[in-house]
Amino acid sequence: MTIPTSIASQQHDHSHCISTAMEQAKAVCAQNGARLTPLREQVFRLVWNSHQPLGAYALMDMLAAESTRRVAPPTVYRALEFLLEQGLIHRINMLNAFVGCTHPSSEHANNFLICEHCGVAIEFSADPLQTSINDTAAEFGFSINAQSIELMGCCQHCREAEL
Amino acid sequence: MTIPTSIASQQHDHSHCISTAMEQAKAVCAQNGARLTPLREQVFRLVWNSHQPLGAYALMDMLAAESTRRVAPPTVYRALEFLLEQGLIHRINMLNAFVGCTHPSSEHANNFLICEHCGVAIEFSADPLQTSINDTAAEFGFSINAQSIELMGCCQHCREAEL
DNA sequence: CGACAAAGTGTTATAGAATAACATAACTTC
DNA sequence: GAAGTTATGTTATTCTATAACACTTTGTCG
Repeated sequence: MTIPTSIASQQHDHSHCISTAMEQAKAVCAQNGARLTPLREQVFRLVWNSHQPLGAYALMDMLAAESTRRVAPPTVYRALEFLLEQGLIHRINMLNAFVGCTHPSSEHANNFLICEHCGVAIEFSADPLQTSINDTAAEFGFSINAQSIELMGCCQHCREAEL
Repeated sequence: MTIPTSIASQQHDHSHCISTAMEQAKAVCAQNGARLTPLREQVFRLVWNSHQPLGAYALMDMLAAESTRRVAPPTVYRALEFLLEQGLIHRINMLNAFVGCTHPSSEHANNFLICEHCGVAIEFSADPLQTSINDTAAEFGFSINAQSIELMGCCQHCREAEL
């Protein structure tokens, strides 16, 4: 049911990603008693249009292109805020951009590999990594509320393509 | 010679932090053949005024307050860019803010504990953590160019103060 | 049903963060 | 000291994000 993140940078049937994400989103909202309104669903679809994080203003333009009415920043930011709260999307701090969450139902840390060439953000989770994080925090007597791990570099796909 | 990061959130002789950081900065620049001009030194001092990350515009206001002439954004951004290049400061992506690096001479990853209450950013490094990061990247065939680990939460000092 | 509250969206304006482009000054290096 | 490089000043603009208020839709409860 969860979307395998490792395929993000490879050729794949992305429409399948979208439909799976959509299903999951509806399930999550139903469970949380949250309303996935048409506008929110539209923003969610746009975010999921690719595995490349999208800026709020890019999303705004896409929204404006789809509907005839003009769209102001708060419209998209409120939708994004809702989706973030529901854990349906993530914010990439290094890019000021947003990307769909590939496993919204499970507990998830905010861990990303971001390719500088193709722009794809690959979400990952790794138990030993999380253990190290928790150990380090404990060492400092620090309690974690939010965590952001972002690794910028070059994905396998792009490196092989450049040979 | 290196400033112990764990004390950042505690009472300490901060003037000592500043003078140590200043020494290190001069050494690093000398070694790199980079010019730590008066402006850059001034910005460096301001960043080091505390262990709380500072936004570029806050720094700009502080610069303006110190000198009579008005200061425009590029002035501070260029100084910050230089200091980042020399590895003398770090950028906290979650906050759009900058903080002094506590061990500029050694190889350093961009790892921070950030207290939401007192605003202090504690830089840390941990071998097992870095190993996990590298292992994970290797698993995905991903080569890392830049890394950002930011943990938001509550530091020991603040938690104890709230009891 | 109808009134009320709550949640969502529209709209305007503004704040905050960062950079582009060009001009001027200062510092090398020969 | 003339030429080239590096640093800074200056103006304008772009990109990112939120505040404040109006209006509409949805949900609830008597």
